[in-house]
Amino acid sequence: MSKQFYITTAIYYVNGQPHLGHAYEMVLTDVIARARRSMGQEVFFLTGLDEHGQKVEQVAATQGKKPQDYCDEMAQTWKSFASRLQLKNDDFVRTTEARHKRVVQASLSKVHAAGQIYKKLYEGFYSTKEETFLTEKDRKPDGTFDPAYGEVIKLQEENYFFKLKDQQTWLLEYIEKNPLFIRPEYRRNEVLGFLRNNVLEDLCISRPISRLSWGIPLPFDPNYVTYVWFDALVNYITIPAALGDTVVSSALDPERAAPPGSQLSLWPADIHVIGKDILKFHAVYWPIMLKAMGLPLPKQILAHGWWQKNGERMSKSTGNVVDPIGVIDEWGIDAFRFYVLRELDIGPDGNWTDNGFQARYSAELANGLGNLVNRSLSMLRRYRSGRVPAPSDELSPDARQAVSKMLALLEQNQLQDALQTIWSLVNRANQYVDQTAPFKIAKDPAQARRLDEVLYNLVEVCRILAVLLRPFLPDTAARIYGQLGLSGVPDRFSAAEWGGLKAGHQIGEPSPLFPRKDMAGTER
RNA sequence: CGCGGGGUGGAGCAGCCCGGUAGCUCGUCAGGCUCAUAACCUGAAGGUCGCUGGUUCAAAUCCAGCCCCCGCAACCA
Repeated sequence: MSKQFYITTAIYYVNGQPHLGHAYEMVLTDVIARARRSMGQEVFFLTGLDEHGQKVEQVAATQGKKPQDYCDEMAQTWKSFASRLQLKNDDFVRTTEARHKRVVQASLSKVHAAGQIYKKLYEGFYSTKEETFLTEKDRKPDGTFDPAYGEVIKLQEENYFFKLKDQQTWLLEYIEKNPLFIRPEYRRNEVLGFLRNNVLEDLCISRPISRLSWGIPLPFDPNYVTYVWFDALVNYITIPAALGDTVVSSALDPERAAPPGSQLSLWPADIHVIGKDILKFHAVYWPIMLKAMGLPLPKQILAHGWWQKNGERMSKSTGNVVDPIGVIDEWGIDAFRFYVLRELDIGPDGNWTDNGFQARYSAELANGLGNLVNRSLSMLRRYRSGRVPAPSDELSPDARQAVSKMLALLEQNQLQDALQTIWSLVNRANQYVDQTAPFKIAKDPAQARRLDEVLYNLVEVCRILAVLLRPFLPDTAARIYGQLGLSGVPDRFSAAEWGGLKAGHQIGEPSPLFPRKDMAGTER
């Protein structure tokens, strides 16, 4: 089997509820994955959860639950969240699963055997109340610590460290030579600047079991659990390893034969989609870890921005939040997907406004796309009883141009521009209605042939739009296909070829794709 | 000198890397149309592209300095 297009989201920490940021990242990744499928590629899309650590342990305790029970409940919440977003992920990884623990321990063993992990005594200020070490930054100017930390003592603790020193040079060179490794460009520059101006400190990767028990034991010292790095990041190779990916399996488990019959080829990942906040971990630590494991690096780290609400940071304490599920309940999943993709390009921070959401819904979805499909199908029904006339190719050049431009943009994950390109075809078709005025021609029997041509062009554009929209708005694409009386779903871009509708084909019943909402009284 | 992002017609954004008619959505105004979800189409008004200086035949776009917002600063997408 040839290498699949392997794309991941970050894994989400289960100590809280999913919110807009998670939804955004999941949708982005889903669209890229679906787009690749539409291009005909084999795709593997992974998302999942990060379930270990002190915070999870604490939250579970405050709810009087065992950590695993708490995680199991949260996993249900997150999985149903993903399905509300219409994610078409191929697996869902959880760091408390046996398959993950096995890979984490195999990774640690391999790196340890390679001499990249050592034990060191660490001394620092420790908050007994928060059960965490404090740094100089937590110190107030007068040298004391905030009372919130409770009693602060000097504590010595032995821990395991992963060597980062001496790894800087090759990584810097690698990033310089591979401009697509970190995207967008300014994020790449940020990492380059960081690597040039700082000396990497070795990474503490363990916690004594006495202080943190909710974690994966180090394979070479049962008194410790691994801490964050070798737990969370490793998820990206867990699933390949578990499913028998040959690259990962042979690096971590040379003596274990690949599962019989499995020829799975996922690693290296094609894209890790992440938020800008965890760029350093993915662009610096993860590559160094992979190299130590003897694995190739992912092809691309794609970092997106954050959402604000009405120009301000979202925060639970001020109530300044967007509840994705609430929006989906009210407006539908495709409206939600459309807004976040259309409003914000991958990279910069965005600003969610309810007004903006409603404006895009009514202008672009209802009045633009929805109305075009509705008027086109209505006219075909009214004037030709819903029978597709003989093919005509007046709009074929416009369609072809939009398709090729969109494909080129999708190759570069330019989702926002791709949507704009699709809408240029929507606008062109609406203009075409005005220019050709089929509703006038229809009154003149002598122009029957001309009417046939116009109607064909319109419904065929609708069909092509469904094909193009499928990765972005899966439901809408399917509904357009349904209204056109076509079976199946338009999940291959090859179907965007002009002339798919055949003469004599009977279309279905048109109905508004995006019903207009009464804007009055919708202050939210 | 901690790091990064931004300051473009009334609002929100694109363009800046690879200098050369300032583009898009919404809003406003004026026309057109009536197939359609009172939707659609056309046109117009409206901009010292944060400030100052420099490079250039030419700068929103390159360079220098300054002002103002906003994030991040070891694990929050």
